Amino acid sequence: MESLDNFPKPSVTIDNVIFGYQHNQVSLLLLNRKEEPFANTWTLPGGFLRVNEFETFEQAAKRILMDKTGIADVFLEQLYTFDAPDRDPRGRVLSVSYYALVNPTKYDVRTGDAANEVQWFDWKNLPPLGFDHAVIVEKAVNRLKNKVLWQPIVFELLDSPFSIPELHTLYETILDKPFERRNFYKRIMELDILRKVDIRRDGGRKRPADLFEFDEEKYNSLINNGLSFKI
Amino acid sequence: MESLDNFPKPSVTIDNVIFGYQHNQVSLLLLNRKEEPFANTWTLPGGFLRVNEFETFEQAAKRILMDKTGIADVFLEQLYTFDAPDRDPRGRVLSVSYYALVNPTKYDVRTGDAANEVQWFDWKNLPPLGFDHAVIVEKAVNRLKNKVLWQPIVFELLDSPFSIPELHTLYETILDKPFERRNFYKRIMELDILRKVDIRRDGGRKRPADLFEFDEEKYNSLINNGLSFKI
DNA sequence: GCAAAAGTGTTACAAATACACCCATGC
DNA sequence: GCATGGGTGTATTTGTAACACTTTTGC
Repeated sequence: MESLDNFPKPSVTIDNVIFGYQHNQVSLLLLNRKEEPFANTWTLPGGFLRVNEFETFEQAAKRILMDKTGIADVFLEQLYTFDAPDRDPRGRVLSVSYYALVNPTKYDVRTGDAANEVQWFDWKNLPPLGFDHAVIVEKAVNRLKNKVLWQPIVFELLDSPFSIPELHTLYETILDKPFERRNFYKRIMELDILRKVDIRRDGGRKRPADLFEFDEEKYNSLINNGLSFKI
Repeated sequence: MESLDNFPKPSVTIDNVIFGYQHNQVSLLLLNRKEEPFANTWTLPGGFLRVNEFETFEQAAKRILMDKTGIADVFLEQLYTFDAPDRDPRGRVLSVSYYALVNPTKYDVRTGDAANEVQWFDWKNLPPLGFDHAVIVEKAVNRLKNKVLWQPIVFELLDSPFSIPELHTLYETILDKPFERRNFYKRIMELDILRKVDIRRDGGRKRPADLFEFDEEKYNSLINNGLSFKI
């Protein structure tokens, strides 16, 4: 059996595109690097895969998220693996990228040791990014826009319970296009994956909206019966 | 600037899922390994990324395809990166997988030095596969089924020109479900991405079908004008 | 009672589906 | 001329889009 050491190996990092939602805008969590390369530049929170510990990508993504930002227990999915030979000035470094959906109000972002600062940015107003991270972000945004149409993942971004108008605005914000109010209502309600809660949030000056929670069990059983989600 | 050598590195292979279409069935190109691990077992055609040559994934995928099968110039797209720590008995080996669509009649498959044999298999009747390649194939099949609905890639599998009934059968085969004949016709024709050729293929016992070619330029210009493909 | 946002009913139109019919060919 | 698969017309059903109306709240 041929040894693996006959072949040169690349370095492998995991980079996380972390989506949040606040002030009616989608936001991205970025990290200002303390060390070279790209010191004092904003980048995606990332780090090297711990090969000697037999760490999986997902474990690494979660570890990095926790270490560098203090965020745990989120929706996480592999995005793409980036291979441009010159993407890292230190040498050949592959980036296995993941994207995550986080409710920013549930976490106090903390800045880990390796960073100057960790901060949410409005996705329409990102600073220049180090490495090829702008490319990674672009791919993640496209994936997100596509994914929300087919899977009920937006609830990860919202406080629960939430109202239909809030959900409506969220979809319009992510997809950057208007949805007819009445028809959005009907689509969501026909899916029958929300559980109404009998509390209200008042204090607003207008009629308080009904509040709902995502009913994951119901969703799963509908999926098993052949429902297709589709917004 | 910290050295990359402070971090252990994994080995990285590229594995290709190669789809063909013949005898009204989708087929997969597999390679019977000569060497350990998994000697004399069928696997996806794959190989190590040439890190010292600054090879990209796509270059590697094409090189491996050519070396091990003689196939060149095909539709190729990154599928996923597999990371199970025990997926290779030699140690930590990541697999960046690609999938390709090939017209088998355009290529004589040749068996490269490192293989006992290279052969097409009906995708409904695959042999046991080495490594985690069965998992990779499953993911590729799902991707293919989804992709053909949104992008005009099935033409890569067919001899050109082709008839609408042939295209019809191909879609039914890939998606494993019937499409109403008339409605399939209308959908394809309304897309307006085929160029009719005025040759015929007779010799069959029945009325010969009209023949078409995929008009890529027309497709691109329609896409630029906001068409969405969708079968 | 008025303004504003939440929630609901219904119509008009477009698209998917189902089915029927005609056409071209070989024997 | 008849069997067979290719090609086309169209009615029906379904789903989407659009718009109008009612309800609930704070002031």
